[in-house]
Amino acid sequence: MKVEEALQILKEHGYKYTGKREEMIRICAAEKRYLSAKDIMERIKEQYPTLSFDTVYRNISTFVELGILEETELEGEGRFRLACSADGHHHHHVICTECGKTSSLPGCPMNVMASVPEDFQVTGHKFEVYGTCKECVAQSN
Amino acid sequence: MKVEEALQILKEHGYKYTGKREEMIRICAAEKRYLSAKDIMERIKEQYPTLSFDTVYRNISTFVELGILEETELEGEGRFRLACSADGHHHHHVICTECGKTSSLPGCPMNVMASVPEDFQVTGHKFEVYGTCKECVAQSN
DNA sequence: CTTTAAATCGGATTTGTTCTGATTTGTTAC
DNA sequence: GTAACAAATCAGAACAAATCCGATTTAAAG
Repeated sequence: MKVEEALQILKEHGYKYTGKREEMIRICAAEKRYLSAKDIMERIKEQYPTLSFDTVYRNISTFVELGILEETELEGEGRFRLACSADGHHHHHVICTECGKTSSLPGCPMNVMASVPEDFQVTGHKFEVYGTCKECVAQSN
Repeated sequence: MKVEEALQILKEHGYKYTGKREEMIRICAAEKRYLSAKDIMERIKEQYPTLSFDTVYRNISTFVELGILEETELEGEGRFRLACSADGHHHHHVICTECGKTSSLPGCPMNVMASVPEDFQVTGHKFEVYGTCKECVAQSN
């Protein structure tokens, strides 16, 4: 997803434009990486030093609801990245547990592995591979 | 896994036997379901009304380390169930997001979907299907 | 420009979890 | 069985992530 697309989605849903929202989206767009709310706060402080964490959290959940951000959870805290499944076709990620960097995996296990018991009404699924990326492996030596 | 097995594992690793530990394991063994720390506390209070949450949390993490419990995360809190992948062969679960009930899925996407980029040093993976079980669907009507 | 609802602020609050220091309990050696 | 020691537990303080709240500011529509 591109920054402009994300802003368009906000507009379409009747949300107001604010520089803070745009900047948050820009920050997420700048890295193929899951960021924590704290990471985003840190980066946005350069431009908006007084931004409150309430604003960051509230906007993040708006973005997640609208499908602008994708969410996961690492070490007990929420992590976010600009949605990319929406772009082409649905896929999953390899995630570096050190730095949050991601790499796409082709395909989805739901297509390959049938046989979900029929008495479950399926609402979603998660497939994530965890590991350490090249850079983080190097750094830990 | 059976309660006796779990106690055996504790013993082998030099952990002491306590009634509280056994009861915690029994509680988890009694249900094919992910329980929160709070769920476990609630159930154990019948027998050990003064048990502190510190003890519950500490024992849970010991159990997870030893592979007695499996861990996941639902709605921002840790959930636990008696390990069953260890029993037969490795597999994954469909999980009811209402009540934590689980159902096994045969196989593992890691076997089916090769192609993890080689510059990632893989340490783990998660495949979970979420939904609402028959009972919880019925209840919400 | 005025109006109004949405967004933001700043700080208090809540929730899940971990830490700390004092006390109790299982286990081992006698 | 008893003594001694390390591990386990207790109670509550502390912590971190996330949410809530009332007051203020701001984007956008008329």
